[in-house]
Amino acid sequence: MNSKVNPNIRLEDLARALKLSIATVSRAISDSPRVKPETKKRVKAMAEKMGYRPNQIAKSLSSGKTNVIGVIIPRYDEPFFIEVCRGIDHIARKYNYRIVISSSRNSYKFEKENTFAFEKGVVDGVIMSFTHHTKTFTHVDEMISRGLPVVLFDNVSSKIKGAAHVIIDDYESAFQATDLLIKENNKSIGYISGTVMKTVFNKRFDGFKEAHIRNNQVYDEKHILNCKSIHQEHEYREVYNFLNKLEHMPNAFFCSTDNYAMLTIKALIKLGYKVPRDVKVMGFGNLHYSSMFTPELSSVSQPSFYMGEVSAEILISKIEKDYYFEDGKDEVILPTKIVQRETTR
Amino acid sequence: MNSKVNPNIRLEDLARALKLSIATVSRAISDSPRVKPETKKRVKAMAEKMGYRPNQIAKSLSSGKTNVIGVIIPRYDEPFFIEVCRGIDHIARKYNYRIVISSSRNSYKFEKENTFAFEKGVVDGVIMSFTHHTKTFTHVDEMISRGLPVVLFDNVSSKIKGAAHVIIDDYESAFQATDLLIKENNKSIGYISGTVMKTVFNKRFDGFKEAHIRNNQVYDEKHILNCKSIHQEHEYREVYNFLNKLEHMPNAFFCSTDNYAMLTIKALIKLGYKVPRDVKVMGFGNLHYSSMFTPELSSVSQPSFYMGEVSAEILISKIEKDYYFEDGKDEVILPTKIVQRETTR
DNA sequence: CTGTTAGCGCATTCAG
DNA sequence: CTGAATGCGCTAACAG
Repeated sequence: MNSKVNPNIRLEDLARALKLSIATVSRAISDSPRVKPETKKRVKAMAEKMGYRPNQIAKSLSSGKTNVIGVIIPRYDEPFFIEVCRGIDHIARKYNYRIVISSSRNSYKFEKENTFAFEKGVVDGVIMSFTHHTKTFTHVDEMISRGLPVVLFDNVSSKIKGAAHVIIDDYESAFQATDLLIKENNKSIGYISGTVMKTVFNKRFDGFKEAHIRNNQVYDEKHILNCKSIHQEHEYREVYNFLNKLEHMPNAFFCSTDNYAMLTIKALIKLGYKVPRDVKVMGFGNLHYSSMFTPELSSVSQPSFYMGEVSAEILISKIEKDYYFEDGKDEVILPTKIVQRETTR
Repeated sequence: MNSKVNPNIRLEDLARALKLSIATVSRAISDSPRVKPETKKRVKAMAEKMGYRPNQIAKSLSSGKTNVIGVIIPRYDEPFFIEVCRGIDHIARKYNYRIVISSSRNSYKFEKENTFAFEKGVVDGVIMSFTHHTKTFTHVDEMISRGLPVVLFDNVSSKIKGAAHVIIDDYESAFQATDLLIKENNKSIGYISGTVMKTVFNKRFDGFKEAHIRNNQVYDEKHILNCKSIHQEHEYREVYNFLNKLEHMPNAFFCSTDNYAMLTIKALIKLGYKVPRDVKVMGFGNLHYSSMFTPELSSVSQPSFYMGEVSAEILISKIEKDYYFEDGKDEVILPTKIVQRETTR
């Protein structure tokens, strides 16, 4: 039963106060052309006066539209995702949508739960990024088969039919970054990465290799580290130990994330090296605190905010016009940019 | 008009397939004791088989309960708030609630909009933190008067009747931090802060002063800076210029946020000082990247995650049991902790 | 233990 | 231009 909830004004209350029917009031509120301007004015004035606020739930149930976009991200505590959410939010507001953010807390199980929660006319569409553990996609297929528009961003390993994809070119970006390091006369370059975001990391590593090939430079397998740890502190130990055991320290490191870059720099400093004087470091991601780091971090800049904006635009297009892209494509690749700060100077 | 939306199974479909009434099916699904175990089994099996998923919207409209908690934060891109959200989410899930996060993008106008959006039986309760511009609280009063439970956390300048408050003791925390700096033999201590979060900053400054008084130490007005700028880079310039013009550099700085601490350190380094060798720095907030900073930042640790957890517990208590605290209080003060890392060693 | 009935608040036919 | 009637899918009295 509706026990305590709304001591709220409903259309019916307005209707009674105005001696009009509910239907007319409803139409007046939603600015239907089928109602006399004067009546509209009266209704709106009264609505204002009585403090009427439409009940979104009832509205949704009746119209089948919620004006809510569901967002599923692997985790809250990664600035990249937050930036994307901000971008989504920005566009969503423009089109009068609200967003609901759910974290899968880096677990496939929760990710699935989240998609289930979104399946129901609770949202008009979903924007999501997979956890690193997500290998099967039936949960996404199910949303799509129920007619929910779905936009996938970042970390999209394989395409999913019926969804749109917003990504960056990891391979190309890593290539550019490495190429730049080589062109700036770094004769030996190491690579520090991890094992978690496998698909993405592989592409970045491929770009790293390709840049060496095209420049006729070789890299030393001993200068490659793929951290197995997960937690910040363990990762740090691993990086530290790796660097500590190196016979020859390379001139530069390309790191597959800004996080690894910071860990690397921290370890290098601990080991008595100066960055960038002795060793240069390039990160990937350009997190918002990269520039607050000392020394300021050079990094491949992913357009995170923009990525959110684009994702939202595409999703809303699908919701309202039934297509993701005018030209029928199902993917957009966003450009990256290398931001050179202190660590590669 | 319910145009395309759900090609979905409803209770009615199950009822027909099972030759039962809708009511019984509904009860079976929600595990009511008033239905034969065997029937329950049949219903659940069929529900599973047909892929039934309850329509949350309809459920909410009918029951007046949404199991959604609305969260309003000033901004997404501040790790502190994200941590709080994670804490909220953690507890919310435990009690089978979902959370909806809205950012007021640091604007009072948007904050108000957000509270309006939440007013409607769209959420069962609201957890929020004010922007720095929020001086009037009618929007909150309105939510409360409509019967919405409200929990306010952080940055709570004055108490609001009918809401619960989850805060830290800014005064005491700043006192402790300064006291520690004094006890560790820093003969002159500067204070770097801003003007935006006035109420909070004032309390922290009061703590700073009190520690001096109690230790019979004086501070130099010339060593106090309250940044007027807002944007990161302008703030940095302001800090830099301030430090640059100082005749005597203090032994240590207490900064009212980690952000100011990092800016301060960055500027100090630029000016040729070593941290902590020449100057020590203490921050406030203990953001998650404080430990990744080089040198690692000492800071007053706000229990952000825990603050979220506590807020959620209190809110859900109010929602389900109609009281925030068993003892009728309306406020809880969470303890802080000074985390000493490299910058004060 | 199960079925019948009546809303939740709104949008939207269909009649005037 | 306005009103009366119907239903979105579900829950919860009220009856049996």
